[in-house]
Amino acid sequence: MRLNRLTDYAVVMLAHIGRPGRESGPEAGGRRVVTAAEMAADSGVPLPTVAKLMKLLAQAGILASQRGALGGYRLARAPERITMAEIIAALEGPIALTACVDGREGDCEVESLCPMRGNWDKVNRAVRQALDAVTLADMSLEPQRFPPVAAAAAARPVAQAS
Amino acid sequence: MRLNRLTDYAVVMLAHIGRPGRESGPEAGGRRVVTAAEMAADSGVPLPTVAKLMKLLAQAGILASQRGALGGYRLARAPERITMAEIIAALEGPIALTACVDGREGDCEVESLCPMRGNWDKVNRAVRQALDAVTLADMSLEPQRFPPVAAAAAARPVAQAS
DNA sequence: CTTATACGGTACCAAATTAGTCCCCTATTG
DNA sequence: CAATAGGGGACTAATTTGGTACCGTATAAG
Ligand code: SF4
Ligand code: SF4
Repeated sequence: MRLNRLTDYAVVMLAHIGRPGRESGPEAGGRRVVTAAEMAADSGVPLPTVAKLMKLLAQAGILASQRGALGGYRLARAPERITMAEIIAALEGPIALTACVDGREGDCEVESLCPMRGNWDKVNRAVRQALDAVTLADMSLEPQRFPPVAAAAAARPVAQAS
Repeated sequence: MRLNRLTDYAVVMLAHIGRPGRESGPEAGGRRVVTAAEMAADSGVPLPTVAKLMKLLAQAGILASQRGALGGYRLARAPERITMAEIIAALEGPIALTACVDGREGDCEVESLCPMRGNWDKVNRAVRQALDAVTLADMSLEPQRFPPVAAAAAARPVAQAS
């Protein structure tokens, strides 16, 4: 139930690209263009790995690439229109918790005598919906200042806790 | 985004245990007791592997074990009160899509300069809720004969759904 | 009390997957 | 033409996963 580290990195980077650039240059109208090298420098992830990720994201239609000098990547769409499900699917293949969902049969060697073939679809669908409901824009927001456990602690009388 | 094969098997077996036994013996009142060897035979999964799974599930309090002759496993609770989230957590550890959720910090080496630490929690929570909403009882039902889209059609008054 | 049954725990190994690297090609700018 | 920057694919090392083996302990039957 843990997703690949690369997928995690990809989301971090996409959020980074999607975030409005510090410098308000001529790119104001369109979306920001960032090179793989920049991403590597900003994120600490090694360049070859970043490059690999970007390629995959571009193939999936999440990033638009521009080759040649002055080239780079930019979001293919507004961050509000890119979902987590999409990103994950781009990097890890279709969201399928088990081998027998998605209609694809024959992947599981015991599926003929398995009395539950169809039931996983419920879970799968629930998860996919959850992942569809979160967009890249949601991930670009400033992280909430209060960690989960501190919810109660933050309500202490001394703290002015919203 | 794929869960372990073992987790899949575990759910299949749990559903199998939870299903009302063909033979209505003295166990009618309590829950059915099944040995690891039986499970292995029924499922095709090799015995040592089954045993390992059962152990884990017993430790997690999902199965109750009875040692000695005539021993075996049975569900610790009614299938309606066992959630997918619980089963998955028992076998794969707490549900945490990335290294920086659940409050556990320091697992990710770049989390200090990652501008999104808290945001994954949203996704994580969404997934966990989705998994909490499905119980073992839901997984024990006969797989629906109709593919997902037929959900509305299945509610027709005319069909007595057999 | 002895024996057969069946779970409990741990250590271990092999296969599969993942993360990361390398190298060369193609496109674009100037 | 030279410099930049992505595209593609093969390759390797590290980690995780799936599966096995062995020995100990509890319990019921006889
Ligand atoms: S057929 Fe059964 S064992 Fe195979 S993937 Fe589906 S649920 Fe799992
Ligand atoms: S801190 Fe950032 S990079 Fe690290 S696990 Fe969390 S989201 Fe991913």
